[in-house]
Amino acid sequence: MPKKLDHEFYSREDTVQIARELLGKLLVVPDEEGRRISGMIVETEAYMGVIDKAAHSYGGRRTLRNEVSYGPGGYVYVFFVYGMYFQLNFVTAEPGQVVLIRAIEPVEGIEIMKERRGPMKDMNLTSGPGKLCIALDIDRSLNGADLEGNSIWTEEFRSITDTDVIVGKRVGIDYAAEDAEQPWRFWIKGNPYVSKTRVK
DNA sequence: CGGCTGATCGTG
DNA sequence: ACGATCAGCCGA
Repeated sequence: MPKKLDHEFYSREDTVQIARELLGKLLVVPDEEGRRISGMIVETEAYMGVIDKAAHSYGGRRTLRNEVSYGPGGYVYVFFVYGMYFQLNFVTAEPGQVVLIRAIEPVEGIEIMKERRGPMKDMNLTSGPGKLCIALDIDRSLNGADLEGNSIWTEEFRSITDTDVIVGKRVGIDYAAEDAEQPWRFWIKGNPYVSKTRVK
């Protein structure tokens, strides 16, 4: 079994670079019976903390909800939005900075993902930040989880070259003014599991 | 297939 | 009030 990406990986200074490097890594969340449920990360976004108008920690805003994002790198930040969805983030070293996992390509446990998501095409199982949390059973109980622990982790999987990476604007943050234009979203070129972005 | 809308609730 | 969203419905 491949080695887990460790705290050192997540504790480097450049959160944007970490978001880029997470493409092609395997995200694993074992189920209650210990079976591996996993997917390859195909889309990420960097949130740059206190200087980023789109970030929960913009301006140093610190609440019970976003507390974990101020902690050390290599931990999970899960939050609840729109009254019904969770979103998965990995904390990096700088205060309030995180990488949002926006989409994965199912690899192991696809039948279990289908049970959780209901009847639908494979392409739709995990192609969005809220969808993948349902498919992997990620909720508030994983907030603050250690990525070196046994409840959720990341592994080396595929090597993604720069020619296979597209860089663009982040999604769903129109309120962030000029920071909505920052090129802090990364995805794998042509991968069908990348989220369908509805522009406005 | 693109656009619109209702669902639903913790946080501030 | 209002989201780092999604599914279902509508009309074309």
